[in-house]
Amino acid sequence: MKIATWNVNSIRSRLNLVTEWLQENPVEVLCLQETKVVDADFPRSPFKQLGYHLYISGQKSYNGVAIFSKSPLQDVSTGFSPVLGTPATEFDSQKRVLTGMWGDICIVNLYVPNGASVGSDKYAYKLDWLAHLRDYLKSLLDKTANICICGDFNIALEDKDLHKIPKPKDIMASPAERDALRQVLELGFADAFRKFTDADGHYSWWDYRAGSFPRNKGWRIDHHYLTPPLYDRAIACTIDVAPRKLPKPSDHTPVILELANDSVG
DNA sequence: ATGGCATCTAACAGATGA
Repeated sequence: MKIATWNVNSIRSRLNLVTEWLQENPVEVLCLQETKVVDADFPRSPFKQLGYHLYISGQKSYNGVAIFSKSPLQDVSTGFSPVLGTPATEFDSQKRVLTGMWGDICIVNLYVPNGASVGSDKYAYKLDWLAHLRDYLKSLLDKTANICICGDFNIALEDKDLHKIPKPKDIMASPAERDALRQVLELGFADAFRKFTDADGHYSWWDYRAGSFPRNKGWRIDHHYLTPPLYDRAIACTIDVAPRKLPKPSDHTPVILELANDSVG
């Protein structure tokens, strides 16, 4: 059983790419980020025809998350406020969080803020958002032991997760961003991808500019983080670079987690 | 190297992304 994550940079611009990828890769669950469309205009029918249930939280122009699932999800919610209450509502105007129960697994689909540049207002927002994410997940952990958080984290946690040695002011690799993410992970999450390899050179995002992809000047910023029961069940985590090679690609490419079947089935 | 490119919009230039 496979759970994939893919920042598609506009679901409408990537409609054919995503449907064709799903035909080749009929994953049980696909978490999408940067759908960039209001729910009313989301192109539902191509994915329903492929047998998916659709859960969508979109907004105009920016952000937007969605989950496609072969089987229905339960207890689907959007944003932080269903768990954290009104103090978190200010964060929920940007559609970045979509959570649902897939059997006994809680799937949290995230589009972490980009942060613009170190020291900017958006950078402060990103750090604040990650602190709220920590509180959100801490509460979820009171309810369920099986949590898979996945999505576009806009953070490369270690230097081997990007093509160069980052400077402290490099967005997505700055010390404060990494610390904020580590504080989230310290709740009890582990990187599924790093269960299988310590090697560098594996990336999920390449800048459109300056020939970054053919030069493999990329970053690994799309992740699956798992609680211990799920981490134990992980049998593969792979990055599929094929869609990045096609015409009109997203700047991100899919990452696929494979879990062993639960003993319950 | 603040470029390079791609997406969106009561668009046709400017904001945003990472």
